[in-house]
Amino acid sequence: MELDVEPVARESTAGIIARQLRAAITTGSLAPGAQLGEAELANQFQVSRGPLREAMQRLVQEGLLRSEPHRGLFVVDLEPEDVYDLYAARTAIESAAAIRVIRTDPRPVGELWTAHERMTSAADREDPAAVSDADLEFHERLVALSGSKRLARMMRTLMVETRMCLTALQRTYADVRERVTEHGAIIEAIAAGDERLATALLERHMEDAVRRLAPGTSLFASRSEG
Amino acid sequence: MELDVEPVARESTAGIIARQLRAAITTGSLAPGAQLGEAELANQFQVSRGPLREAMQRLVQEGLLRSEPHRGLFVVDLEPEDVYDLYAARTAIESAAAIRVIRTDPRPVGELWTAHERMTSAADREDPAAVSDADLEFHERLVALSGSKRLARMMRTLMVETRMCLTALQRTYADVRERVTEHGAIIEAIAAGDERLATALLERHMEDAVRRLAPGTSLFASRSEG
DNA sequence: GATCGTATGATTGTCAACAATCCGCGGGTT
DNA sequence: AACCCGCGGATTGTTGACAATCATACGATC
Repeated sequence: MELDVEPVARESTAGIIARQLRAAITTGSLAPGAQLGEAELANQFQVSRGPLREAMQRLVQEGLLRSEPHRGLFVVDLEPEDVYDLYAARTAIESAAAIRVIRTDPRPVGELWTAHERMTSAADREDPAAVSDADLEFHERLVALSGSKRLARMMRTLMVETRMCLTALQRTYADVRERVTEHGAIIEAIAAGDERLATALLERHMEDAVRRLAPGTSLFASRSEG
Repeated sequence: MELDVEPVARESTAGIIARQLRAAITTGSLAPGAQLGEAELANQFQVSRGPLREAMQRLVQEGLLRSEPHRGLFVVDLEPEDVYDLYAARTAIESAAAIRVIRTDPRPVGELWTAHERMTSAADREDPAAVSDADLEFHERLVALSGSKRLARMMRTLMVETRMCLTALQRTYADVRERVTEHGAIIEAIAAGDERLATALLERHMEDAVRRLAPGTSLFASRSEG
């Protein structure tokens, strides 16, 4: 009787709603700065305000929602400094993930080639949305490969914010080929077990992203600007 | 009329309760694995179950509480693999913070000497609790210095988990002098603007901590064990 | 005697009503 | 015209009650 099944009913209502709210923010149907009316949302989800409020508290903790007591909950709007901060945080998480993959078992890094191929084909048929999807999938899979619960949880939040950036700034940013190439180089560096190279490539990849999103600025320079 | 005051009433009830719950977990009065009875806790906080449940959802999102639907909420108990994971995550966050401090403005790193001194004096009068306090304060201040909202938020959660480790394993771990020395070296490396050295020292500092907590094992080796 | 089924108590999940706060509008005053 | 005051509608915060689920103990059956 040793069949290793996973327990049923493992997700609470608040968890489900939280996931959907995250998705709504990702797609932009909940725009940055928008207020989340409890009555309206509760109606849409077909639940009462109780479970909805519990779910929203999760996103507050994630930093995806901002709470103004007695006034309401709002989708955070990302200031320019947040763009730097976001990508700096991603650099930290993803570099750590890459190192961990290298030190434990670099072999399954090959899985990343599937996301890489998907991104290539999306680029060929010039489908910006699909390109972004594959792009982010690459990064999220990388962190998932590390097997770290904590890195994965942090990454999930950062992914949502990344998409907020992309849709807010309306930049599915060009230079697709360059990004694909960079991804490939990262995979190879990890497969080769070269920590220094992998982290350097990741850092540069992020630098490029920030430059594309907020031209003329750079990572790790948030103090000099407002 | 340009006095820059910060808005009043900026914290919701859920936020306050969440903070107290976090504190209760750090002190160990909410032990790992313990169930959080809603009725009992609500009584202690003198609120109804609604706001309490909202607060608890925040900790679930942080990974400090584990939710078993229709059964209850429990304080997570840290498995051996979590110790590795925790310190790997801390390495990621703190290294990134150090780098960011170096690249923006290394000067205020001097503030860390106060925590360093506090740790030294606590060591002299052989007060293990005060040593741990000063130790963690050092690390948290380092991340705060980075000025990164995201790194700071992640760090707060990791600090709670770190304390859970310490109290659970009953190791305020010895070698106090060694740790103090390491802290000093980290400060100097940052002040000197040496990224490589600072991150290397931080990583080694974490390695040592893991070794002290779970002897015979090492960071980044979670896959080889169960 | 072991196992299954059932009843009971306790706990969690959900809801709708009530209280408190905030926002906008109109009236009045200077 | 600008400002202050206060009212009404709307939204958020909180509560206690109800429904659903789970854990435990007891008794029946094989």
